[in-house]
Amino acid sequence: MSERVVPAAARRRRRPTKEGVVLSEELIVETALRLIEEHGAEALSVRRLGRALGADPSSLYRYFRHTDDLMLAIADELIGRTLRAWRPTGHWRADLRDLGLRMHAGALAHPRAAVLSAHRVTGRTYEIQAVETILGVLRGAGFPDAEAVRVYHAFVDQALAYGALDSANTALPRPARDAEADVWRTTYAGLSAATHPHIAATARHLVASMRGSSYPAALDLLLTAAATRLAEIRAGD
Amino acid sequence: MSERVVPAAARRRRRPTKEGVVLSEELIVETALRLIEEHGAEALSVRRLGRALGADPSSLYRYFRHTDDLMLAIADELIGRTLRAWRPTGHWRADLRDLGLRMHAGALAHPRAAVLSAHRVTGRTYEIQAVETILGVLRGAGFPDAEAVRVYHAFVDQALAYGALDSANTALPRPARDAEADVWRTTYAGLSAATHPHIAATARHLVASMRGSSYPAALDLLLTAAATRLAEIRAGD
DNA sequence: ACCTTATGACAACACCGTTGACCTGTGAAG
DNA sequence: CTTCACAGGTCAACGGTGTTGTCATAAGGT
Repeated sequence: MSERVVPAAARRRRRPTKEGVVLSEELIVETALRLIEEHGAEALSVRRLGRALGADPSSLYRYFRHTDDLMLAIADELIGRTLRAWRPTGHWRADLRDLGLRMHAGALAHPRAAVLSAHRVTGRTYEIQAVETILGVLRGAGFPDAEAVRVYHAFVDQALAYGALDSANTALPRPARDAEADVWRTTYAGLSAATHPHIAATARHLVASMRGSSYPAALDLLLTAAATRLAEIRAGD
Repeated sequence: MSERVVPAAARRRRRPTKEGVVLSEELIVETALRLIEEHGAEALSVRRLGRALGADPSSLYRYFRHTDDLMLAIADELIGRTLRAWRPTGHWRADLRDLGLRMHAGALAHPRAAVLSAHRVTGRTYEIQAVETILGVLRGAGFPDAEAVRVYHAFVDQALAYGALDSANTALPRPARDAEADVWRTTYAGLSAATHPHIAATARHLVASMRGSSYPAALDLLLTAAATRLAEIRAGD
């Protein structure tokens, strides 16, 4: 049973399922994404996906060796969508800023999928394309190889990490999300100055600040540091 | 069955299990942490935990309403441990750097707990204590309230985001983790210069860099930016 | 038109979290 | 010292999960 999966390119026989659906890698990934968005991350299971597709669950194992493979395919599709929407201008800093914000926005647009896939290295088409593109932007700007890789690594990790963190809140069930928002307004804002002087003194700022994402600030920080480094390099450091 | 859980303080009757173990909230949390450490993240299940404790799995529901409650208790314990192990010296930058690295390391040591709890605001004892402490460090250093909160937000989000991201890999089942490690060495390092010139040119650096975490670098970036801002403020900005 | 075989279906396995019902020893009250 | 309510343990079951070995059949190259 170990080698049941046939690569997409080699597939020929398009045999419909009992319910008349013709399966394909793309259809499965699309359906999985829809399932996650509509019914939550926990709604994604082989059996449910099979039901949603109109196919026996075990049929999916003809396309993906195990659930993890499917997750990677989903992650890659998300990367691809982000990349296709991005329009580089040739100005490395503006382009990377735009891409970072798009990655973050993309994660927020598919919070449940983002949470599940942000930390995976897919090694698939779109991911490879993204790596190649970003490295190209950096090397084109004049970063030496080692430096380009360092910036790339920081940039990508940052976008993924914040994307997942901020998505996670969005992905919480409504009541839990509201409850969390209240914690700052009630629990923290209600602490006594006698026992918690620093929280009490800054409560107003805390409530306001913790509502938003700190990603844009962190991204600009990273890009500024990279720009500074690039200037040093150009000056012949 | 809805209100089976008796608060720890109100517990009186210490009836041993069939195997002679006397259960308690602390013992359960400790055993869960040990289980994660010794047998990997996937080893934590109610049934396995019950077996490890020498108790029926359903007994645990006398102490925690569901698995998520248990996870939060574990997370709280982790925050407590990190905070207790931290020895502030009075130098804000060194202290925050040390704390950030400890938070990150704590997450990596207990990946599953970190992944599940990074995006939750618990409002529990240790979390409040952590907020108060960090704000104290920043205000003590001379950051005005609004600025202190901004730095606090960035600092905490960053530690949590990277902690979760880096943990997530550790939390993967063994085979998936090994597979990911290989992707950089095989898939990426094997790409042709003709089709992927930038990856091919930097493959050596990529393999080396992507192995480690970019958190320490990001942390230093954040602290440097904060120090710069503080200098401006002190200069009477 | 045949034959191979890709691909779908089925049934089964071992695990999971959770719950309702039951049983028993603890520890406080009289 | 005995009594007895009930906290806290156990048991069995439910419906879910991923995964696989086996079988059936229709697609498509010859």
